[in-house]
Amino acid sequence: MASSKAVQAHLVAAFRDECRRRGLASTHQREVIYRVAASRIDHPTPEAIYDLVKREIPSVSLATVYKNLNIFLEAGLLREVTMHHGSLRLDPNTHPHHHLVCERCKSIADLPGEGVEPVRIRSKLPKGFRVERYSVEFTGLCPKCAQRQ
Amino acid sequence: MASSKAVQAHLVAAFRDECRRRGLASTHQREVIYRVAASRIDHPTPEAIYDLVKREIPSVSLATVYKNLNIFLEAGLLREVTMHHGSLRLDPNTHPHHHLVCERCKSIADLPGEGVEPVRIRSKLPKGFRVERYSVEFTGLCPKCAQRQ
DNA sequence: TACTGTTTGATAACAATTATCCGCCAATGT
DNA sequence: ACATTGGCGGATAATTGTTATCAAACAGTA
Ligand SMILES: [Mn+2]
Ligand SMILES: [Mn+2]
Ligand SMILES: [Zn+2]
Ligand SMILES: [Zn+2]
Repeated sequence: MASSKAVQAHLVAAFRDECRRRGLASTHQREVIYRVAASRIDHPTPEAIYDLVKREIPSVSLATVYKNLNIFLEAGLLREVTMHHGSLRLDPNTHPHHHLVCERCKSIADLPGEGVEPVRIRSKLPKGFRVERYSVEFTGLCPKCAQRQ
Repeated sequence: MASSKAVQAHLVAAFRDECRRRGLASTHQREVIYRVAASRIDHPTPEAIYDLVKREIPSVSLATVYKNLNIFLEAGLLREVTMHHGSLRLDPNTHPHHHLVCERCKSIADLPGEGVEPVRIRSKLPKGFRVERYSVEFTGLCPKCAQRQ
């Protein structure tokens, strides 16, 4: 099995290539920010990444972390867990149901709970996680955005 | 079929009962904020609700809207579309996969895409919506939080 | 009507994120 | 190796979304 360091070395090499391909300078800060973010499976916040990067580069600026994370998001090297993190979105539908989310205009439409066959889990869940409910988020283009595109 | 006004009258009546049950004063502001939020199927932001309420109560304060929306959320009269709207959460896993979200500590764990049988849609989608991908969000308690109950 | 705890509106404070600006450095060409 | 230059990093101001504070007004109760 590959060691963590070997995996990270591979990731960093791929990262360097990606930088050249996109005309991005490969700076020390950029590399550390990427390595830290890519090594985490816990879906950290920018602040959490900032704290980790500071251990290696105490002088790093929070703005630099944000700027690079956004670059990585645009490049597709990282993803955001959900598209709705900007502002609270309220839902008067208190029954279990699902959502259709437009990635262009961020509109959200309901799909009733019965609109989807019960979701079946194949693999084992992380030991001890107690599921209380679930919902499916379908991402794509809403009618309006699909039309004018 | 019930008219929109009849539906709203029913909602407002239920709302008044709910207020009495919970020892909440039923003020004009509170009633309008609830009626506006409950009548929307488009998952509006607090700002959007504020703009709509202002049409009926031009002097209403944004803080009042926020305070009441939070009261409605606690009461279970409204829900938030997602738990992750506070801050950006980054994900280095760029493959399709699902998430286990702890409603207590907000931790997020991955479930690989193959860990769930393909989701099947029963009902018709809103006409013209083009689905590009989907992911399932399982909500509950993570091992740590489930343990300390 | 008088009493009392709640609610409202105005605004300050706070948190998360982005914009601005300038000195510096990585990439490129010589 | 050196000079040039456009991008980059750090500091910090500005913006956005949300919550806290507080005095005046109000709803519930008797
Ligand atoms: Mn909904
Ligand atoms: Mn993930
Ligand atoms: Zn759209
Ligand atoms: Zn937890």
